Amino acid sequence: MQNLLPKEFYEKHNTLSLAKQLLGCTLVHESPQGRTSGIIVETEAYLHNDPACHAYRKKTTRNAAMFENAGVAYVYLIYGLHHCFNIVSGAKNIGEAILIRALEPIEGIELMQERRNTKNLCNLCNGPAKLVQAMAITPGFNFFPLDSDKFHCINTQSTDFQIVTTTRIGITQGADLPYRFYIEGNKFVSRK
DNA sequence: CTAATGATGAACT
DNA sequence: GTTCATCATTAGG
Repeated sequence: MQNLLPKEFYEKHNTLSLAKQLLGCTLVHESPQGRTSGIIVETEAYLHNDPACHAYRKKTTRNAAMFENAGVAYVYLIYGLHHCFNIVSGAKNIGEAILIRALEPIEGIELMQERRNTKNLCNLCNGPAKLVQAMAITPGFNFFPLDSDKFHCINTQSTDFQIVTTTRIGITQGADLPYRFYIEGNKFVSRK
C-alpha cells in the first residue's frame, strides 16, 4: 500500500505535532469481515507531564502500551463499557499518546452501519468509542503496531483544510490545555 | 479487601 | 440539554 505511514513517522514528531500531522490521514483496518477505513478528523494529545494522561502518575498494567515505542495502538476500556483507541507517540518509556476521537467514513461503510446498527453516516464515527466499534478495534489491538498490513494509517497528504486548536473533551484535569485538534468545518467531528 | 472514578454514548425530556 | 448505565483499574486501609 502506498503512503503507508512507517514507524519512523510516529517516532520523528513530538506528540503535539504528530496529533496535527495525523489529521487528514486515513486509518485502515482489514478485518475478517472486510475492509473499513476513514479519514482522521479529530485528535487529542496526552503528554507524560499532563495530569489528564493515563501515564501521568506511573506505568501500570493498563497504560503499559503508552510507554512503548511510537506507532503502536493503545486500547482501553472507559466507564466500564466503551473502548477508546490511541496511537502511542513519544520515545520508549515516555508515556504519551494521541486519542483518535473521530473519523470520516470512507470504505466499508455498509459494514460500519451494520456494526453500529445505524445508517446515519454522521453517527458512525463521530466519537472515540463509536469509531472503535465501527472499525472493529478490540482490546486485542493493544500494543498492535500501526505499520502492519491489516491495520495502519495512510498519508493522504491533504493540506486542504484548516486545523482548529481547542481544549479537550470529557476530562476534569488539565481541562484548560489546548491539546485537541480537528479539521475546521468537517461535519464528522464529535463535538456539536 | 473495598471504594471511588472515568479521554462516553444513548436515550430521554 | 440532561440523565444514567456500568465495570476494570487504581489507590488506600
